[in-house]
Amino acid sequence: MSLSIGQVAERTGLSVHALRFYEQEGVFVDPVRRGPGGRRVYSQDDVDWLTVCIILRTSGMPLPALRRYADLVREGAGNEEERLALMREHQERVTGQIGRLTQCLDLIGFKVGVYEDLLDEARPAVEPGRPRPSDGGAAPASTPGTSA
Amino acid sequence: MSLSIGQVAERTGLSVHALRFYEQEGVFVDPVRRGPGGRRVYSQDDVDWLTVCIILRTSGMPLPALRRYADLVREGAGNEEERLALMREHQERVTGQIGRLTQCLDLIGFKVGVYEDLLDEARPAVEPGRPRPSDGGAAPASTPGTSA
DNA sequence: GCTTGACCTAGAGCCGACTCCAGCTCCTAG
DNA sequence: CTAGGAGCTGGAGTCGGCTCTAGGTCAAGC
Repeated sequence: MSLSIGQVAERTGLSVHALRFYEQEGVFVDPVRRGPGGRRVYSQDDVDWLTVCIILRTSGMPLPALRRYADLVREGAGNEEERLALMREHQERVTGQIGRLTQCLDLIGFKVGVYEDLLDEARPAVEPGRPRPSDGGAAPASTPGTSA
Repeated sequence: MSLSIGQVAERTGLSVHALRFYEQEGVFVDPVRRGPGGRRVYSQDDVDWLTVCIILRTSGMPLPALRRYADLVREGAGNEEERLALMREHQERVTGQIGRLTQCLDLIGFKVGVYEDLLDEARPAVEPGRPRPSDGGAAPASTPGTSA
């Protein structure tokens, strides 16, 4: 089954520009075939490969690394150690990134909490018996920058 | 306590360039004070604020949003809803991002697994009685792009 | 008095990853 | 036969977020 660049763009979500750009950057494992009039013809394999590429890109793999990976695959069997190394390296970067984001999420959640408390403390007339959210939540010493 | 730009750079990890750039971009809540000779003088509050900024930036908040947030804080009390909205929006972006990365990590982990299997299947001389890791692991129909 | 080093400003440059443009070729339908 | 649409190429432009340069001020130390 073969697809035009437009069709591939449609089903991968990449733009036709990006597809040509990727090709030029050596991201494809085998050269994209050409049909009559020099038009690009993509196979299902190409699309599958692109799917992988998209996932790697989405997770922050830079284009040069993607190209490197494509190079290795193009070379064929025998370089699996290097492919593995590349993947592992990326894996670590991604887990690291997730870790970092999760930490950030802590502060963000804290801030959200502070503003929520602030707002539903200010709005409903305070019921006398109801235990107020314990004070100091806005700026505990351990949490920086809570003054805002 | 007051710090020079160099000292702030040192303890935040930002470059002096970045600090001046952030200032120019309106990221600071109050204008950075100036000492003799027009030199910037930072307070602990400035550093605390920067710490928050760094966390927000690290988690992918774009500078314009950061500036917006600073604007709100500068305005003072009364716009907490908007601050909350801003934070919540960011919170969602970050959780979304974590989700996406975690998904990607699936494929990456899968790939790593494939290469590991491939390698320790090829290297140690196969012991006759040992059950080989069941075949087909390299390209199950459900997992795209496993041909590489 | 000269160098060194930290700082200042305004503005240019860079990097990654596209995105868009000009000017062309085809093919198909009206 | 001509207008539209999809595709082609090479190269320029964009955007975000810094990073660096040039040219200058100032204070301290030799």
